[in-house]
Amino acid sequence: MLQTKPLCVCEITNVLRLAASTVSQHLKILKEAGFIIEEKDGKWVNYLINPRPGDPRISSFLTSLDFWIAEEALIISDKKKVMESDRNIICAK
Amino acid sequence: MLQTKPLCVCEITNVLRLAASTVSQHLKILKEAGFIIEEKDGKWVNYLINPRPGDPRISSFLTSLDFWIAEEALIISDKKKVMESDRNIICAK
DNA sequence: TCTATATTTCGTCCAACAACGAAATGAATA
DNA sequence: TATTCATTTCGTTGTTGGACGAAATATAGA
Repeated sequence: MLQTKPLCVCEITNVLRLAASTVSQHLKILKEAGFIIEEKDGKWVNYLINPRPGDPRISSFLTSLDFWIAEEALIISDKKKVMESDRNIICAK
Repeated sequence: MLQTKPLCVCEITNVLRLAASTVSQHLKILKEAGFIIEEKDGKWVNYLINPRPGDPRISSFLTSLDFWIAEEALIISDKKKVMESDRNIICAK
């Protein structure tokens, strides 16, 4: 999903239908592993693919990952939801 | 380990120190997923990397896997054990 | 300051998985 | 044929991990 565009926690919960606490946990793990980084944006925290991973294996993994799952129906569906999602409609009320 | 050379169940148990039933289970899963194949050899069953995977993602994965873990101390150690292991000494008594 | 919204932290619960031993199966050989 | 060794199957157990809700924290704006 983050390969489509940077996302905040609430946008991800909206696509995956998981609790915010669950999504936050997963993002924390991905961040500590070096796959993603976060950027504070006021009330929100944007998460995005780490543009400059310290470990070249991370870049390699992300490229391969895309190749492995890009054709999965569920992945296509989730990516589509990401592209259509608008934080201002989904998150704030 | 199978990227080093084909192995039978008892050689793998000897390196990993796991029960034969455990190793057999794992190999079954890898076989059903298309990563490895088996070749009967009398009393033994040799397992080896699938030389002609139906799904190109499998070849891709195996190549990447090697890149990701080749430098891990545990992997190096296990590969060394594999290279030194001799079925006739380890398995039969 | 008070409120609303986003996020994180924490503790708990449940499901999935890894590993095991015992018993069954298969194959070579005494 | 009986025995031995390799392997597989099956049922059980303990551990890990995922998901959750509640409570705490952070930020923007009324």
